[in-house]
Amino acid sequence: MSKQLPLTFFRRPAASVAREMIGATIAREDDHGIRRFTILETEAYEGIHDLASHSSKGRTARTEVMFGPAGRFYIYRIYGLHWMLNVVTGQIDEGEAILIRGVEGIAGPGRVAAALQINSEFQGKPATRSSGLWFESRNVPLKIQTTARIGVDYAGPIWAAKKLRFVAC
DNA sequence: GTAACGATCCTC
DNA sequence: AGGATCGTTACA
Repeated sequence: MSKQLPLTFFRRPAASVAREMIGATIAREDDHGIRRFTILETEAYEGIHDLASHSSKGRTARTEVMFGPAGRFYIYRIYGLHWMLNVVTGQIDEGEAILIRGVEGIAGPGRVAAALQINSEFQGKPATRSSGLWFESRNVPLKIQTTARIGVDYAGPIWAAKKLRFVAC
């Protein structure tokens, strides 16, 4: 039986959290009830020094939540079409987060947010059951492959090449 | 104001 | 290979 992950779970380096989230459960409760999915793909964004991280551009209205407490959602729209679901990690002011890129049966961050009916209303909310979106501990350890992150070539060769994408295999 | 650009996805 | 589509950002 899996157990809800406390907000303190996220108060650690993004790469550690992203890795340990593989095989964990994301749970969504709405009017239709609770749905649970096993997380299969994540990416870590390591804060203000990580040129692929939105927080590296400094604090803005959009990214402010990234500099706040761990365990809150950072939501943003990309290409005018898709919502991206992230969770803030690390310490206050570090600007770290992880991106949920894929879950069981749903490959791709835009599809994940669409399937879970995530939008900007979740911006800044904590990953607790009362928010309707939370995480539960991993019950089955999975083999994990580590690769470069997707779509971050703009970050330059050093940061684009870092193996901060975690995929179950 | 105006312009440029995505941590993507779908269709051709 | 290219289009969709708009919030965010920077700059004038």
